[in-house]
Amino acid sequence: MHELANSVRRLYNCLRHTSDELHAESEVSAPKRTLLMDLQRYGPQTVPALARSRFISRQIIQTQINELVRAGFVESKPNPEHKRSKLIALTDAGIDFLKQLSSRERDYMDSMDWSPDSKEVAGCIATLDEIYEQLRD
Amino acid sequence: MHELANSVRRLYNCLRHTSDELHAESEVSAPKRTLLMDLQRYGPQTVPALARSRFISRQIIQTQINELVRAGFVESKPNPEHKRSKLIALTDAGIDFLKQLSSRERDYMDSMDWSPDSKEVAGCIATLDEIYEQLRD
DNA sequence: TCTTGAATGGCAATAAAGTTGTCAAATTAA
DNA sequence: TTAATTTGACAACTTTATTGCCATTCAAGA
Repeated sequence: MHELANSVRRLYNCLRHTSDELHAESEVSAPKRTLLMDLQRYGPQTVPALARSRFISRQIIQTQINELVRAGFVESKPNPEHKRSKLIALTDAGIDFLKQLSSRERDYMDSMDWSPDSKEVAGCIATLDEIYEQLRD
Repeated sequence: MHELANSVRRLYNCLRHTSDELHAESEVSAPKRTLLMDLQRYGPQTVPALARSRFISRQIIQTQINELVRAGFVESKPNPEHKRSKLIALTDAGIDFLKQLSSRERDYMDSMDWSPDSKEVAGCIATLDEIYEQLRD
């Protein structure tokens, strides 16, 4: 289990570095990119929900979302479940931006003459997610 | 591949949070704990080597190591390969500290009535490490 | 229904992590 | 030998993140 934590941390650092290099010109930091990606993957959410999923304080997420709003990548939408706590959603500019990220990453993967075994990766994801579910509480 | 990066990041955040909770009283931050763990796992290293393995600047690692030296957990040792760049090594106090961390983590895992399938975990580690090796360059 | 407790956005102060730049000494490579 | 790189030390700066506070909104129980 220590071994796994070590490998996860090491790969996490490497992935962050690789994507920072790849998207250096984009002017959007890694934490903000992950916010945009989560909004794409999981749909509109409130700021506190985004913070809870990262196990960090809602205040810093609020700051980052405010900056993404100013940049035009996300916007507040009325939340039927809560009067004050708005849903944060991607704008068209945000969706376009994410397409650029994906495109750059696809090109990079293509440029490496290496493609991971998809069954192996799928199994790995399943294991990581299982451990995540167990640890979450 | 995006899926895997997402799962890695999510589990990484969760692991950091869990270990922060578990070692809250220890007064040693997560990045510094990882430095101590790497010194245990991979042996004495120079500051720039530790920085390179994290893909971050050597200056912040120097700061963190200096603080760990002041705390008595690591010390500089002569480096036969380099006159200025000393090897950083764990002290006895550092080794003891790591034993406390391990003990706490073992207790925590035991307290959860769940143990991951060791073959599954081993396969997962192999996949993560393989991807790391590919991405490193 | 009323009241209490929790969740939320906004603001501020603070700390930690991390980057960038500079300089002199040490090392490596040409 | 010379030129380029690496390293430690120091400084200024930015970003990430925490904590505390307040007023408002929401949820749950008496």
